[in-house]
Formats: sequence, C-alpha cells, structure tokens
Amino acid sequence: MSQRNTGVTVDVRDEVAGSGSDDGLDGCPVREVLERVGGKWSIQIIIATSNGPIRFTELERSIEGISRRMLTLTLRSLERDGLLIRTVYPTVPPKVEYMVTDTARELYASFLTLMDWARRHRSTIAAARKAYDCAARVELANR
Amino acid sequence: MSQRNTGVTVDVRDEVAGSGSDDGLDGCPVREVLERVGGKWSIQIIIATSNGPIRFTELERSIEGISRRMLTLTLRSLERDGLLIRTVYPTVPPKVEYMVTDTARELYASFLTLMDWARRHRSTIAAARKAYDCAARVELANR
DNA sequence: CGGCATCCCCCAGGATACTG
DNA sequence: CAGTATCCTGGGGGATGCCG
Repeated sequence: MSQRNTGVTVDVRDEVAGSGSDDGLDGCPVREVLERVGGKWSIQIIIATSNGPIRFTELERSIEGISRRMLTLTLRSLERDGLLIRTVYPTVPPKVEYMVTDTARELYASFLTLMDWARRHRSTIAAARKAYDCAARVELANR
Repeated sequence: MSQRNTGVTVDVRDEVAGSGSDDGLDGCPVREVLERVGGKWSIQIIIATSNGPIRFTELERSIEGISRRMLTLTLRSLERDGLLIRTVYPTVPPKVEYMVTDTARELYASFLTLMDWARRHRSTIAAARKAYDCAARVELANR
C-alpha cells in the first residue's frame, strides 16, 4: 500500500480509472484530496489555525460566514484525521484550543501552490470567461 | 503545550476574513481554487486530457463513474474558464476533441503536490482515524 | 458520436434554539 | 465559552430519454 512515488510525472490514469476494483476508491489520490479539502471550510480552518493555537470563538470570528454548526463539524473531522489537535482546559468558563499538526502544515503548504496558481491566472480566467459568455450570446442571437 | 508556536507563518488571515470588503469574495484565492477543483470531476478530466487530445467517448470511458451529463457540464465549465480547448471536426459521425491549455497544465502540476501529500500521509491519517473512532467508542461505553 | 432536457434524490451546509 | 440538537433548503450530481 504505501509505495513511494518516484518522480513528478505519475501516470495517474490507472488510479483515476480505478480499474476493476469496486469499493470506496480509497486508492485514488484525487478522491482522497477532494474529500479532505473539497469541503467549504476545511482549508480555511487549517489556515486560520496555522498561526498558532486558537480558540473556538476566535475561529468563528476569523472565518467569515461560517456557521457554528459547520465549524464544529469540520473541526471534528479534521481532528479525527489527525490534522488538528484539540486541547480542553477544564476551567470555567471552558477554554478549548485548536492547533495544527505537521501533517496539516504540509497540506497547507501544498495548497498554497494551488492558491498561487489561482492568483497568477485570475485575470486570464476572467477574460476567458467573458469571451466564452460573449460568444455564446452572439451565437444565441444568430439562431 | 499551550505556547505560541513560531513556525511557517504566512498571514493569510486578511484574505480569508475578507476584511472590510463585502461582496462575493472574489479576491479570496481559497474560494477560487475550491470553485475550480472542488467539484467531483474537474481535475479528473484535466488529468485525463493531459495525455493529449482526447475524444468525448474516450473521456467517458476513462473516467470511471462519471455520467454523460456531468461530463458535458464539467467540460463546458472547464472550456469556459480557458482550461480546455474544444475542437469540432465536422465529419459524420461527428468528432470532438478536448485538449488542455497551459493554464490547466499548471493547475495539474500544482494539484500533483496535493496528491503527493495524500499519498505520503495516507497511512498516518488512516491510523489517526481508527484511533479517534476507537476512543469515541470507549468514551461512549463509559457514559 | 456527442451531446441537451428532464426528472429526481441526497446531503452539505445554513438558521435557530437549547445546554453543561 | 463551546458546543449539541433539530429542522429545512439548494444545488450537485445520478438516471434516463431524445436528437442532429
């Protein structure tokens, strides 16, 4: 199972296709990645915790738009996968801190590459989109 | 264990929080990335097209589990963003080929980093998950 | 062959309210 | 403060059928 990869060019076709296997596609890295960072809040939480231990309410405030419910759920999920460590201080009122693990830190680092991609191509994509929509509109008018 | 950590601090907080701005969070790279690769099929399609021009039906066959509908929809979306180029050969029966653009190629390269992360930590995560679930079960029994 | 159109279902995720 | 619990909705995505 834990075979080391060799280079950058991996022919992922086989892994994507999933071959004859039937079950949960556990061996497909694409799915694995998507299941972890695919949600709406996972990476945002990882990012927010990357600056050091942070409390529940602080997280809630720093991640704009997140609901209490999703914060809790996503935190649990991340903790379960060993990406976050939850520390409870039995004081009153209660105090709970979350901090990232090294695994999560690496994930974040990798994700930065993607964010950089987004930043670099933002304008290109916006342009392509406008062109596409424009062409579609023209085409529609000509029918 | 509650001491402030000093490590890899990149302060993305502002971008995540969105600061004083109000609108559609267009400036947030996290969202941008997620909107592009967050879906179930986008990267898989990009991967499948990375080996050279490929036809619709070939794609359908090589990406296991995808429906005709989602294939079409995702292809359109990718084309719209300038990640794929669609070429129609007006033959009969029709022939359509899809090929990746450089932008998509770069995206793929970045995504490889994430897949590599998944591969490297697969076992660690699986272990963490088992431990967590086990602890939860014990805790539940003790109540 | 390479698609749209239509119907339908499921669940990620929001809103709100209650508690140790 | 840091959560649960419950209810409810939107839209991502599957299945199926028709068509140039």
